[in-house]
Amino acid sequence: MTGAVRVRFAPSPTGHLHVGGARTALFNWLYARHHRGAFVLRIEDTDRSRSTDANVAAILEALEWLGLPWDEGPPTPGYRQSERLATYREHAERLFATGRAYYCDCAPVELERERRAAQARKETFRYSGRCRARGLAAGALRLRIPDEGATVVNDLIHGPVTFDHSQLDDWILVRTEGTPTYNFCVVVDDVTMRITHVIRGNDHLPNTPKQILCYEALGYPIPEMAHVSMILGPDRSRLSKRHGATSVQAFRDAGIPAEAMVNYLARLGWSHGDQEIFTREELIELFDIKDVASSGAVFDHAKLEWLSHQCIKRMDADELAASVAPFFPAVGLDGPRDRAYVARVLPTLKERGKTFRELLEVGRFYFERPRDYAREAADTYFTEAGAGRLAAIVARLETLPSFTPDALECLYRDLGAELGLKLVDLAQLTRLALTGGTASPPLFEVLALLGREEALARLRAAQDWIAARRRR
RNA sequence: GGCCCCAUCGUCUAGAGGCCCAGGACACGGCCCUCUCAAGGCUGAAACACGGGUUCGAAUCCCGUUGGGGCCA
Repeated sequence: MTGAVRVRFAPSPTGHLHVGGARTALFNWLYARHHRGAFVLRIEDTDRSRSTDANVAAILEALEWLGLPWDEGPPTPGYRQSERLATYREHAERLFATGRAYYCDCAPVELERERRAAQARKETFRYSGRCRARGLAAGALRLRIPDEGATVVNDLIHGPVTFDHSQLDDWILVRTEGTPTYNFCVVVDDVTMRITHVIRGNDHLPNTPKQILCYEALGYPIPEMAHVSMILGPDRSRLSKRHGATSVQAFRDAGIPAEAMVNYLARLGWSHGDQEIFTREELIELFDIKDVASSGAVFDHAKLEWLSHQCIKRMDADELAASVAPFFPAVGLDGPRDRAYVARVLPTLKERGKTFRELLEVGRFYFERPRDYAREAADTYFTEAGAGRLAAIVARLETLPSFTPDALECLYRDLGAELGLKLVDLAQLTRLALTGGTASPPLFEVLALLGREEALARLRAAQDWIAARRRR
């Protein structure tokens, strides 16, 4: 076995990178890394009307975010189809010169009529081959394919798939107005870029026999083929925008770590025994096309979030602080904050937020005073009795020698015993005053993190609130 | 409509003829832990689409049916 592995990811810049494309890119990248081969990025912008530079930029950005660097591709010139027209023309001329392709001037309306007739007879429409022997020098260029026999695609995931030639026709390589067709571009690109393994979506499988016939006509070896199943929505149809957010950017903006996204995508259709969590190194080491499933897979947000959470729980405080920084504006907080404070606070939040964004939502009280108190909880705790208890708490807190979680816990337990109250009553009362709600990280850690001054300020604010309500 | 692909718990999957009256994970229920919420531990419910073969024996192989998806317009 000589010749290094060369794979490619060839997105069409007609939109953002969506999760299906991202998974295809990932599988290609993993395969290349595993075999120490090359990962080529090619932009299929043949459809000029729908392709934009903004989309190209977004796709590159998404791949960078996922951590899937390409060994060849933009911004180096020559990796966009729009720059390769001369190459397509050259190959088209060669096919014509060797007699493997011929020109056809059949009128589209006539072809359309035949197509309808075939459909009415419940048959596959197949171009009649009327122009095969007419020796035309202009028109649409068609590939001459054998009438008899069959072409088999030896797919690495599906095994041999046979397509009878009676179902295929002399397809168009170059349109009358001179533009090459998608299938033709793909073949020429893969050939000239010396791609050894084509790993792409299942939706391309029906195109593959046509492409194989084109490779043969050109006299080139056929690369290995692997058609990955589709990613599905909850209704089991191909995942699309109507199923909700599907662009990779949307997940980044929702605060999903790139590592979680990669891990999730890898496990969607690929598996390694019972293992669920993989480091990137493990993925490279263990990934193999033969372990890729052949059936479609439903995209499950809940599991992605679980992985995101697992990922976050494994990160250390400094890493987390850096990751979370961009999300302050998204949750309506001023930022960025004092990095050291953020890092101190995050370990108490990790267990409670599944995404970077949730971390801040759950811990926003660390960064701003409560704007309001949870209605029902206020009715229960911010009573006359509660006001008295707050006063007692404030008095003790003012003089506590060391403001640490342990010391605070002792203080609360002692006070509770003295007042004949359960710890939970004092704790919830305090929690409401500090955070505005009834759920938070362990109270004594919150108190210590907030610091004596800030804690007292919030407790006094709660006292004022109760007093104000009393007057109403 | 033609062609192609696919078919194990709700979801992702393990399973490459006996180890499987089917294992793991997410989600869901219960219990424990507990200052709240989480996290964690234990635990419960939950699947081989159907019908024929082949075989001593099939989730695993073959055929068909049904269902879903894709490609071509």
